Amino acid sequence: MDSKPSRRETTHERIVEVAARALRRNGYNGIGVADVMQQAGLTHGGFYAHFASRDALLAEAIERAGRDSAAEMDRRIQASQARGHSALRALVNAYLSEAHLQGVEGGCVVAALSSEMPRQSPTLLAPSTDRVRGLVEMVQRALPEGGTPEQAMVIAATLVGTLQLARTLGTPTQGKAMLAAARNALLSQYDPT
Amino acid sequence: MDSKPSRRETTHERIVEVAARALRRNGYNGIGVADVMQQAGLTHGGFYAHFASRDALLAEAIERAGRDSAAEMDRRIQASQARGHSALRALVNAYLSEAHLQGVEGGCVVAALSSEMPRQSPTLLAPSTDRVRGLVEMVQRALPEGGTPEQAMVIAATLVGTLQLARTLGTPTQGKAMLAAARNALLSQYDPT
DNA sequence: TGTACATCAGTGAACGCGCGTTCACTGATGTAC
DNA sequence: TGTACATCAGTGAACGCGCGTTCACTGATGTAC
Repeated sequence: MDSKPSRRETTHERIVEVAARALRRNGYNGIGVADVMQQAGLTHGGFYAHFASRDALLAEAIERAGRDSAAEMDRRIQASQARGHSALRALVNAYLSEAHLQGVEGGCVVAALSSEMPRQSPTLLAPSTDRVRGLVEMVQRALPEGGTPEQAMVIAATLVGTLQLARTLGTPTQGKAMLAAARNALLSQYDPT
Repeated sequence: MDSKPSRRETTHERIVEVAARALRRNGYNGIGVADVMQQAGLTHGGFYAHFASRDALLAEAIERAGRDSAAEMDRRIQASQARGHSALRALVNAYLSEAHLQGVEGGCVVAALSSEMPRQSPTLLAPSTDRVRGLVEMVQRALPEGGTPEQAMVIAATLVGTLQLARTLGTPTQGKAMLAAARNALLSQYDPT
């Protein structure tokens, strides 16, 4: 389909990818132009040949993070379904896994950022709300026949809230207990096998 | 009990109170020494007579925000219980109210900050995790006889996640729909009247 | 295929602003007698 | 009760650092012939 990307395009994508990870690791405010460029193997001066501003990079990074983690989640869901689980069970187990608890920078961008989202300028709020909607839709698709949008919203909120609180409590035992509690609650209610 | 507070103590409390609101409105990074002092009716130079550092203020502000919003929540819960609701129903309705959706700066500090919490330095992480535990305990107290800590954790996570996503989607209709969906889900499951 | 030149991605120094922190000073509060 | 002095809360100017942004320049890529 696409012909081979130009050098410029390759570099651009590399910067965005680095930023998408830094964004989830450090938040909207914890991501600096010079840092990102350095991690992409460049000097900061070249930044404005690729992006109009720091915010423009952030907007792209939000979308990129959403696409990447959605793809990763789909992969895990399909692997889990291949082992005989329902789509919902697969999603819940993947989202509330220990790997996701620890892998913030490659994980769900909504879980990484949602308490900061309402505070962002329109430029960053728009792609952020898109990611929230994307998450709800992903849950909706995983629901069995007859699942309502309301159920999808509540499940999405529970997934996000659980991961955040578990991350805050820290990995050792308490965090894991929180994940397990939510897996049990969600699955026994929405997927009683 | 306490004798009347000194001028110094009064001022100190005023600064912390302003900071507790700014913290929830703007996040850990959105709160500046000069801003807070100005809102407290002072100049920024006097700050270090009250606090060893910006972080020291933030630590106090986190605790203060937790105490204040817990007190406010208790007030609403008792009012709701007086109208015949169970403790849990009262809590869920108060937490997932439109007033709380819009009143970030006077609301739950966990909902305002939780995605940023895991990133904080130990100085700020400690009081933050305390607030998470406090929220879970508040839910636990509202649960009917036989309610488990696991249930309290999941409900707390759902409350926090719902409020955040609803705030991100914005007040008009979508946010409210999200609140309503979560109220229904939680109450029909944990308080079927 | 090879050479000359134009285009363009990336470099690195510099600017300007915001912000946390410091400090010498002032004006008010309060205590000693 | 009144005066003299010490203590202390708050002021405002200044410092230094980090960081987003700009810009003149360099070295590499690629095109014309």
